Amino acid sequence: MFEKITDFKRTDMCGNLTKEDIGREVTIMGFADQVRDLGGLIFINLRDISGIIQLMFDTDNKDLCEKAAKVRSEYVLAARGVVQQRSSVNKNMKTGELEIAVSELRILDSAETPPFYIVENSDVKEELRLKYRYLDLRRPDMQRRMILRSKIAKIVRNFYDENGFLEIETPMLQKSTPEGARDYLVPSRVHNGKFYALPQSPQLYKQLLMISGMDRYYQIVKCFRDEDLRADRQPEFTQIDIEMSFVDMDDVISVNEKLLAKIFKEIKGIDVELPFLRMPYSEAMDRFGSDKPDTRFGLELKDISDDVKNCEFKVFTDVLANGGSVRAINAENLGDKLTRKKIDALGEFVKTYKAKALAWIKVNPDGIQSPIAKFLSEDEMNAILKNMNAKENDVIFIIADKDSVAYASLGALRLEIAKNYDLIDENKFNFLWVTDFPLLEFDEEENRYVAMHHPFTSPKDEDLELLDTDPGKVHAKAYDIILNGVELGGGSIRIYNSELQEKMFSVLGFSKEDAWARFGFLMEALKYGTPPHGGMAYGFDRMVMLIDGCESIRDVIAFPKVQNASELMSGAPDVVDAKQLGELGIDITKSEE
RNA sequence: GGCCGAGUAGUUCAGUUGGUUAGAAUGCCAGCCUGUCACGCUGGAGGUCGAGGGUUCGAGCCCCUUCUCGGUCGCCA
Repeated sequence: MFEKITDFKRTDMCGNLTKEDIGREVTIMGFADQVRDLGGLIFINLRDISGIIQLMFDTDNKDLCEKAAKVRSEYVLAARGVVQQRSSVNKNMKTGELEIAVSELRILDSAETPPFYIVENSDVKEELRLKYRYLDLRRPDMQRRMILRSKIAKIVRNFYDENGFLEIETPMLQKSTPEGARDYLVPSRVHNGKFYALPQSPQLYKQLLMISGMDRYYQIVKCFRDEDLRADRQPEFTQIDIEMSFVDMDDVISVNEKLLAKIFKEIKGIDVELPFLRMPYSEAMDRFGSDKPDTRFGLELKDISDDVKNCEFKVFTDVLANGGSVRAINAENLGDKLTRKKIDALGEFVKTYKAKALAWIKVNPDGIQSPIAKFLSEDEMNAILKNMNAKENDVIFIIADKDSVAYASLGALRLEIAKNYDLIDENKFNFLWVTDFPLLEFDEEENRYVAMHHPFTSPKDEDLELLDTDPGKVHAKAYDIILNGVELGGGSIRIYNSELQEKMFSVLGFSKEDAWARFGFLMEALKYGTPPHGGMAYGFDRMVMLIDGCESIRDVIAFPKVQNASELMSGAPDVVDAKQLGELGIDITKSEE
């Protein structure tokens, strides 16, 4: 059943009609949201992206009424009629005082009964929502998120445009760069056996654009990383990517915090305080056990190694002898809630992060309770309590391990406790720049240094000499912007000298030949006059997710992928026929062995 | 690749110690109904209990295998 739209022109959107329109003849189109047939008198709620308006059909016109009675949920309708005041008002609806007395109805298309209700805040399994994503996107909350996403993108474009940035597109088919995440590869038909890679980021192209003298660049751009998914990670995601010439770190930071302030003002009406706080990486790790600390609550880490260095607990002293540390957090005033069972559960929790065990000290009204008390002298116990500022009803959690494990497990533990005991003020938006990252970290598996950010990040000027003597101690001109414990984006000042770039590759263990084979085009370009430059990239999906307050990045992406990187609606990825593979020089019989 | 959680009408869920024909709400279909708006009333249809195997006189429930989805560790320059 479908009728033509011919000679019907939409005059208004459903949700935009107001009392001013009373008496006007309008033509509106949309989906049947709800049909209420009272026998003779029929009401249909018509929904489009702007909202809902009630259609009213009177018995006076029998043919019209019969037609309206056939309408079912999600039928696509066009209706013409006069806007009128309702005789009974629905206060819960934006257009609750209005209705359209329909004089002509067209059923543009009928519809099968949808597999789930098209309503706000659906509690339907995500699996089903994703299979029928086009129906899921009909739901008002999903439409609102898509509108929000579009609005933020528009603010971003306007902002960078007003600040002298050019929007320039960079290639989707590019050379694979082995450092970093796994690439999505695209086989070349013309060059059998060779591959393009989809961009993990437009990093090198935007640097080359600075060498080109484009001065300032931005792009809202799809990027691809073939790594496992998370609630906030998709293999295909969107970055706001920028780069600026003739700048140092403060210039990049200052432009970008203005952008964030503008977004929060225009979207949420919130005045965020500028400049944002800054914190060196080492402080973030020491206090929060994370390079993306959520600063909305306390539970900060403290190093208690000194308090226990001479104690009789071999676990502690062995860890210290091996260069590790003993660190702790104080779950203040949670002693009554943290039962033995709950504490044991937290002990299991930290094992996820490789911690071997979780020690604890509970300050009960009748004294100290702790499985490690017997190994500690009274002085040592008092030192810990004093260091942790412990009061009655506090629980101290202690982890002794190498630093990386102590940080990771206590950092995760403080988040877990905060979440479980409602310590987080959801109305807060805490922006934080984390700076002074190490340039390199040592990769045990590869037995070499790898770039913490990427190999094009500039060392700090004062650390340049350490590059030869003690590379692990070099700090980078890198910065991450953190919002409520989520990495919203990050960037760096880049190396703009070809010799330094070459040296960087050699520190990373590349031979000169290797470095030139892989990144020769960059080092060559650096020789032709390169402005000092730097920039950053935001995870756009995460940004929208945080602003909307939803839990998963999938909720702000129209057609997201699921945990195993497939798309439930279309069924991608899928096999392709032998002819396609043949053209690419790929023999399918081999891969089936 | 590891660990944890979930899977029962179209949908959201309940289902006791393993025991008759697996229930509720909602949706759907039909009839009635002129001011509803979560319309109402009456009736009806609707189930491979994710799949396969096992234990048992008997399995939605116990065991094994497997699939799917979610969370997470590893991974994510």
